[in-house]
Amino acid sequence: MKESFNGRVYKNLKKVPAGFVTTYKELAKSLNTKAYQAVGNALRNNPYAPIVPCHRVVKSDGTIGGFNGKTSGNEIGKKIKLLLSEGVIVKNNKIANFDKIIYKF
DNA sequence: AGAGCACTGATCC
DNA sequence: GGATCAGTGCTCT
Repeated sequence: MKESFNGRVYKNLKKVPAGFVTTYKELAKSLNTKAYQAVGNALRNNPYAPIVPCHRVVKSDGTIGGFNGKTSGNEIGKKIKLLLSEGVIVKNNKIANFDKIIYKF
């Protein structure tokens, strides 16, 4: 695939520093689109695998979203731990200090 | 061309 | 406060 909406998502997401998270809303908005699902959809395919910190993207409420056990397998739980390792406090599948680590474009 | 999706906002109970 | 409906744009089959 070439650069597309998908690539833009990947690029923007890569811009988010470790220890910070972003929301589908802000991300989609940054892409000049309202298709929040398209963002998640692009990440679901994740053609840019480990380069794209999909786990660093959460819902606008600060909830983790899908990568929590609803997706392919159980590797998702590891992502939560990775977030914790990065300094992101995740509590009950929600970002505890969400308001403080939310990265806005 | 058609269906699905890792969402969100609004509405209904 | 939680559950459901509708809308949205993009990717995959």
